[in-house]
Amino acid sequence: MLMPISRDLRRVEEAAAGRHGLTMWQYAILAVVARRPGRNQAEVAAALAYSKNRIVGDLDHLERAGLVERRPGADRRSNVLTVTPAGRRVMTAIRAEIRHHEDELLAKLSATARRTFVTALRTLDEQVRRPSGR
Amino acid sequence: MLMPISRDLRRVEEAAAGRHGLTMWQYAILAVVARRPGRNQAEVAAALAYSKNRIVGDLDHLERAGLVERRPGADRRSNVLTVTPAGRRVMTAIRAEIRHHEDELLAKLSATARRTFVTALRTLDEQVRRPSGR
DNA sequence: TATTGTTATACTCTATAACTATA
DNA sequence: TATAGTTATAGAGTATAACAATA
Repeated sequence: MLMPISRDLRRVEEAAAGRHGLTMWQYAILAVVARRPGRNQAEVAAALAYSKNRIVGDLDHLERAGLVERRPGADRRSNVLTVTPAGRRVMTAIRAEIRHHEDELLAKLSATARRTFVTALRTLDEQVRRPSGR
Repeated sequence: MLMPISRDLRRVEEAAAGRHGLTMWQYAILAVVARRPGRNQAEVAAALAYSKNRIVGDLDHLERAGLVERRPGADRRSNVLTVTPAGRRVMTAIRAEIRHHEDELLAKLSATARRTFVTALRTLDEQVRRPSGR
């Protein structure tokens, strides 16, 4: 059951990001950089379980669109990433559209069911992220 | 959060199916045919939100492995699909492995949280499958 | 020597279109 | 003509390997 739900959310994310000229991955990168400015490319890629190769082209796009900035870091091999004000606005707008759809989707659940559901998701997500014991 | 969890389950499914010489999609097809024998290829593909083109090669594989049978239907354009006893055994074995992992994953949740979670999933899955209102 | 970012290459998965045989 | 199954082709997405600059 999880896969159709996940696919639906992915589709909505892709559409919301697309309305602002981004792919789903580019939006995800934008969101991570907004939340944790100052990281380098490899760190952002790792946070998303993404690829350090593919993030290059996405950052090219984000930079050309004036949403993210790359600057050389203290270790001059790495790029320090930050979002521009425009980038933050776009990120917020896309996030709002996604959250609106999530609210619609969760509307059929009671308040308590919804809370339990989200808590359970958090537990499972955490468990999946730590590959210990497996 | 949903996407990492979904990805984890997908990875486990792929591995479990792989140990029996199948892909995840081939296992999914096998499971649908086992549950609803007598359907044709297009119907099975639709039930999985899969492709009527790609199911051809998968059924070739399943048939060569002696797990599924294609027979001409009343309408002789279509193939009636059934599982062989061997197919049912393989399907059951893969399903057991997947369920074992699901149980492990859900182990951290209390019994009531788990029940609420699964119920919520069912509600959301149903909602996602009917494209009404969107 | 190892690491960051980058680029090039190949491979897998998926979607689209065309063909056949039946209806 | 329309549909089920099949096949061929092209495209997107992804992974792997090699490179330059820096440590």
